[in-house]
Amino acid sequence: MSKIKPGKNNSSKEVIVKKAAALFRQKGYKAASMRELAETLNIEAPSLYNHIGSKSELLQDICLKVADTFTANLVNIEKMQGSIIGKIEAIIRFHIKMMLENFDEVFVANHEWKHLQEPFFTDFLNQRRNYEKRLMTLIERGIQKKELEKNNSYIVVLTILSAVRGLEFRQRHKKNISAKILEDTMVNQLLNGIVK
Amino acid sequence: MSKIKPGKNNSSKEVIVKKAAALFRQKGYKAASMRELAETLNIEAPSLYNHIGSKSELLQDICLKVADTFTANLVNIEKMQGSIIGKIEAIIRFHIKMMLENFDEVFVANHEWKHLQEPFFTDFLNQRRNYEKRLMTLIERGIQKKELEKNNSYIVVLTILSAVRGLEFRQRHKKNISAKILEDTMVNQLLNGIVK
DNA sequence: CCTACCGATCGGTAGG
DNA sequence: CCTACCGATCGGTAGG
Repeated sequence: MSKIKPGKNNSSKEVIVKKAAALFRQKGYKAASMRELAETLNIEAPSLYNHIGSKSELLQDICLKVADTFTANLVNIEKMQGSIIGKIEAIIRFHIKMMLENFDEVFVANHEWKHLQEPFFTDFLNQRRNYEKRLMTLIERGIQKKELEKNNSYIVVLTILSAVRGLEFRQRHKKNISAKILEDTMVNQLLNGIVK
Repeated sequence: MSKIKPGKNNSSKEVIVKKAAALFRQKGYKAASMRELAETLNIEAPSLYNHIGSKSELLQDICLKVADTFTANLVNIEKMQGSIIGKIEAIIRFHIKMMLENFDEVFVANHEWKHLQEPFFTDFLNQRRNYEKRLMTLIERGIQKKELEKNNSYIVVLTILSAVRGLEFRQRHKKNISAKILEDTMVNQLLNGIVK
């Protein structure tokens, strides 16, 4: 009898990965136990292994899927027509949207990837470096085209990514802040600053 | 025979805390073992307990000291004369300096504080919320005084803190980026943006 | 500061 | 999907 209910668009494993993302985000990968994960699914821990290979496989699934999503988005944006500023804006907006809509997964990919085992650790790190390098190239082209002020592109990318990756929204709903306002304000600050 | 060498300005415990910060940053609090920590000090694990009370006490020392340092700086800046913009700039610069000069401790305080035990967990969280609230007040005063554009102060604070707290400098030395350039560029982006 | 050791918990397997 | 269980590792103590 299947207690984990796969739907039409998700397998049993996907149900487990989703719960794992939530648990890993709350407790951290190392502090989250497979017994706890099983409990959220109302099964015993050993039953998990009928659907998955190992704990670290769950982390791999989460991190690699997030990384691929961001990379795929970047590829699309690079192909787009339009100004460099428009592209950078689109990238920042995508990061914020992902954070809002897939918080557990993105948070885990951002904060727990150091627990990946090889070769996934190296793959993930390389993909991340490649992503940052391509953002730097975009910034540099914006400077050449006089759309952007002349700044060290590495630091500009560092600042943008640091800001969007570290996002947490503890108080967002209490403060009644819509996704649109959050996006608009952050994009505007990172592109145009806050000084009058 | 004391194998942990306390100096004039640091006790045995402070030597251990320093090594613990480095280890917790690299592996994460939960994944770092007391046996590993002992190894970095060339002693056996049980010997640690002649100098410290517990593993979680090490995390407390690190997190509370960092939090107090930031709070003390904020108190000083609030007392300062000068524009709101000047104060916000000083706060951002302090964050970056702390990240550069005390990377292990600040990183651990930013990323591992969820593993604090009560009542330290709640104390830390409250101190953090208080810090954010006071930054918001500063932003709001800047808007009133027409120094800053009208923006949601919560989001502005979120963006600034997210950017400075998430900083990592993996490639900084390879890219020959001085602390001054890093500080100046980040402050400038967060205050004035990057668009020409 | 060390040796010897403990109870708890972990990820995971065997077998049904 | 479960019960029963294993070896490894953990934080920490006793006693010297």
